[in-house]
Amino acid sequence: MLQISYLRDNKDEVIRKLLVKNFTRAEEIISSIIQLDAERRNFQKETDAIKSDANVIAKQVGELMRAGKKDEAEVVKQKSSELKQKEKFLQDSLVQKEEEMNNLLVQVPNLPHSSVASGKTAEDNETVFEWGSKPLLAQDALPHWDLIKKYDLIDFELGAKITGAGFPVYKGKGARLQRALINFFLDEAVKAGYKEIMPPHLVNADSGFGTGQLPDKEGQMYHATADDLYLIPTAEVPITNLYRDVILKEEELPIKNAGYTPCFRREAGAWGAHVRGLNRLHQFDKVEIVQIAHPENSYQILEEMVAHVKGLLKKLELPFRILRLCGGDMSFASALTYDFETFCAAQNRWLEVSSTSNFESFQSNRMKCRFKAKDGKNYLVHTLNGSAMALPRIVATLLENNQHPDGIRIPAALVPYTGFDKIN
RNA sequence: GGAGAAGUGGGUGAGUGGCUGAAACCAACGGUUUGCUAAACCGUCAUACGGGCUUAAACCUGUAUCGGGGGUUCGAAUCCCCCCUUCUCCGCCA
Repeated sequence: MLQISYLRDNKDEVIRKLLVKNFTRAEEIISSIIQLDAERRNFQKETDAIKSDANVIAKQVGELMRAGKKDEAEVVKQKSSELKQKEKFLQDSLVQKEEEMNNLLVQVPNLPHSSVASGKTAEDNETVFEWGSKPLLAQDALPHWDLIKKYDLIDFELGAKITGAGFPVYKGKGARLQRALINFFLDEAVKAGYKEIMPPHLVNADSGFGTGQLPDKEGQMYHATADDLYLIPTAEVPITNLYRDVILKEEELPIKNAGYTPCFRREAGAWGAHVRGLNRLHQFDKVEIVQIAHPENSYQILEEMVAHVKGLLKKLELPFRILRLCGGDMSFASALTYDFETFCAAQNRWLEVSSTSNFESFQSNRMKCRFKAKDGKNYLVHTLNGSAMALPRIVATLLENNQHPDGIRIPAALVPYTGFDKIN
């Protein structure tokens, strides 16, 4: 959520930047917000004045009662009753304006960083880095969904039976590979200075709001309605919300946390031609890195996080590229996002395996996470996160790219974790 | 799930209708003192949203907030109702 004070003072700039993000209603919605804000402040001014009068009267009554002047007190009480009517009307109006304003404000996406290009779709994303070479596979090379069957690693039909489509059952070396990747990613994160966190997998609505999933993406989350809890779509939600309603000390920054969780996504309406096998799931595993940063160096930290993810892919020996997302392809809450895509050789396509973003103060303003600076004032922190990494497409790439007549080769960095160097 | 107790500022903790946005102590910060450290002493020390003044800051000022929400009252941390959380005991249980 953008800060109303900033929006008030920088209307034109805000609208211009929102258009970079393809937010076409910018002009209209920002004008409405500013209008409502002015009305709201007016109501507050009047409400505060009335309340102030009422407080003075209440004090007078107290003094008169103590002095034993009951009759005089009664007279003053009358005056107070009159004020009450007005106060109620003004207070209600104030609350109403606030609600109207906030309802609009939460619909406004974050402003893009100055380096973000305008653009509408994934076509307009800019490749900023590429590493590794695409493997040359044999003519009869198989896509991962066939390899999975061939080596009995993952069973989609079984998952569909016990739960539904998009909930795979991992078996044998397939299951072991999952556990190996999770441990590998967590160990690498800890080596890079992140603290390991194991959060709950369900969160309340306040948390969903804090990181921006609610109300914007309500339909994308599984909702346990009996208890009004949401299954997390990413560990970002619980791990970032650890710092909701917190005022940190400046010297505590940056805070580096990492955690593994399963991720649950309804993916309503997202199913299409390209979503076979592991390409898109309702439940998948992911290790997420999260940082709470000082606004002054959050972009430096974003680079550090990008470097971390790069390192992981190199150790896994997977060819990849990094995209800087254009305005139209960026998420609601992000100011700058780098997507990582591995080249999945048998499918002959790039698959997104990580998304690493700086949210600046968009989430922290929703969450009320600030730090106390040396000047004694509180400022909003910047929040960042990145997948490091999402497992299914890593597995897909690994299986497809490393297939040989005698089996699938496991990258050396992973062998200590799997306990085997080949799937056959 | 049942019964009981409790939730106050960074921490401990006082406060059962007005003089309490909140005592006291501790921590923290600034200062005095000091060869250094320690101690002592003085001061500062919640958050949000407004208003005034201002280029801005400083400063002055209003309102709200004592787990959350609602109510009673001229006036609520204090009384009433609902909810949440924690602790203890019982039940159940991986």
